Amino acid sequence: MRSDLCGHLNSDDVGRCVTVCGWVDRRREHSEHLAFVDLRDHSGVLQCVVDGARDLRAEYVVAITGTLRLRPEGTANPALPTGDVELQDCDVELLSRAEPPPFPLDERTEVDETLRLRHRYVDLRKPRMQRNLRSRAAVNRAIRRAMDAQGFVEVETPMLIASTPEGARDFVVPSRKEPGAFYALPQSPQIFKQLTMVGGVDRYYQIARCLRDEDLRADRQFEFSQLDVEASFVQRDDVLGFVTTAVAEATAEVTGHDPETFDRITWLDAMERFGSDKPDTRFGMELVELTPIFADTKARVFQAPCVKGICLSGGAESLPRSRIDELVAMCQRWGAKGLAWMRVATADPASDSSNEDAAASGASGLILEAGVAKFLSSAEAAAVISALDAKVGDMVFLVADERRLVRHVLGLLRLELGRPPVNDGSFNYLWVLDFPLFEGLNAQGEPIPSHHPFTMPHEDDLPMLMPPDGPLSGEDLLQIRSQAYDLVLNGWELGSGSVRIHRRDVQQRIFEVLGIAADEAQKRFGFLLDAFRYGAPPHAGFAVGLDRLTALLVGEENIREVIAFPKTQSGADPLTDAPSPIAETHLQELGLRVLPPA
RNA sequence: GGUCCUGUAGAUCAGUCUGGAGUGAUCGCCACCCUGUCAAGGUGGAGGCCGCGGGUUCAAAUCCCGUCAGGACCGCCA
Repeated sequence: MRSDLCGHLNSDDVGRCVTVCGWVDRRREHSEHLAFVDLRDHSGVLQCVVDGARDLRAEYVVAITGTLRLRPEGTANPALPTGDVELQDCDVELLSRAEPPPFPLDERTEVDETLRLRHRYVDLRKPRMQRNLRSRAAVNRAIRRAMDAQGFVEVETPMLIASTPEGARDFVVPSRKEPGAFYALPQSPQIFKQLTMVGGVDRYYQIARCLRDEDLRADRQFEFSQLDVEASFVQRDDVLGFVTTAVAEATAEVTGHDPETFDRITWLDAMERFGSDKPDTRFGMELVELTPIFADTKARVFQAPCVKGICLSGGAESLPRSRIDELVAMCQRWGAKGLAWMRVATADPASDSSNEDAAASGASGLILEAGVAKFLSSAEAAAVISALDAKVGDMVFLVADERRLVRHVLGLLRLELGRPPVNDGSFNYLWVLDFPLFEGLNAQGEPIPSHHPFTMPHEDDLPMLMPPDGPLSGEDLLQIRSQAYDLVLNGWELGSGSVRIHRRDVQQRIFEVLGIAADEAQKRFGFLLDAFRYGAPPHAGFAVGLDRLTALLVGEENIREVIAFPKTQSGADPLTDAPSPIAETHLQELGLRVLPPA
């Protein structure tokens, strides 16, 4: 039907007779003798010179045949990629009329998202969405290529599976043939991919759809896609290598260049320096340990198990008092008792040191003033300035409390004060290693697994888990590291994985520690444990969230922008009106009865 | 389950704090004019349950209560 795409034509094509198809982007009518029609397809826009008498309106679908020529002297449009050329002597075939679109398709207007989703078929025509969908396809293409090249086999796992009580809520599907029984939709192919390892697939991957019935967010949808990977006879660093290769290729495919960094950090380091297990390392402002400085302090606010601080460069001038009050309130909402702040200034010998704002001074010639400065001794002030490497005009923020809380609050404050916009162009990939095996204790004093119960403990910590002499205390258990790891990009968790347990004694010990009895373990994970009895290779794996990866690569702060037909925050689809009731006969067939709303 | 923000013309928004006639703006739409525009230009026109329901008031887009929808976040997401 067509000979060329609009956006691909240029001065090399001058003189050719071409046919282009697409939507009328804009029409500039000068009289019945002359009109300009910008024709749009997914590749771009081409100006066509047509007879002004033709009734061509926005979003009409047409095929235009004409001769490509250079635009007359002085009429080229440098803002348009095809701005040097235009189509003349046009023969226009009208393929479809169109009502005026429900919202403007230009890139300047930020249209209400519900309206966009209700008419997604129109919204997808916009260059932004065309770019995003094509970038997503590029990510998938590069990943398949990279995994294939590394000897991985793409295996499809079932969508209708047995419900296994895992972390997230399952979506369930009623069984027609067995009324009262239900399938679950997979939260991930976790168990099946481990079964492929027992099955000798050796290296498995899949671009898998996963479903979790948990509340939606900017970076979470009910349905999402992940690169799911598992390999046998490998160790942790092999897996990191496989995934790094795939993600680097995807990055290069979308952005045109390889990512610069794939740094590594331990979980403990990440928590201590950034207050988060998914640090955004595009900027500094690291958390600095100040606990020893206040070991014997007389200042009651700093008499706490842990004191940490961050320094905002230039903050003394840039933060008005109202903003500081706002920050203090934020920290309190996040759980801190308060937020200590002080300005860094030059010691002025002429100033009256009996001033009530009395500055605590240090040998550096710098002092801390305002806020809680008057409670600090000059030695403490000097040590704080030195530890934070603070300069004149900086603002320092300190939080004193339990260690976990200090990290959490200062980590969030750091993001609030310094985080660059999502599309600043840098891609700081970061492997976070050595997650703790357990993230805490529940009310019964039993440990809560950080990952899933098949995660292999760190080799060095195995003796701690399985001591020959008696049981461990809860606190000791929390010290045990696991061979679980996350991939983080610019502060977003892209994915996680682990080396799996293939040793029966270790697995039994984990269930024991978690308080899962043998019969319960058999009920919940029986088919996996059974499979392991028949020869389980050592194996390890990973999963990368592709919606998040794509969003970051194209600079979107919301994964809905890289999903063709996403749901709203309440889980509805404004286009199809899902979820919706089903017919009574359908319910009967499934043996279901719907209760009236409470 | 919770906190916060938003809802006014087809679209994007003023107006709401401090109540006084749907007072509007820009874009789009419709008609006409216009032979080099490109966010074309000109003249004229149509278009409104101010999300919905209730309350206060002489009077409500505006204040109060409820509710629905959307968004950000907390909980949750092994």
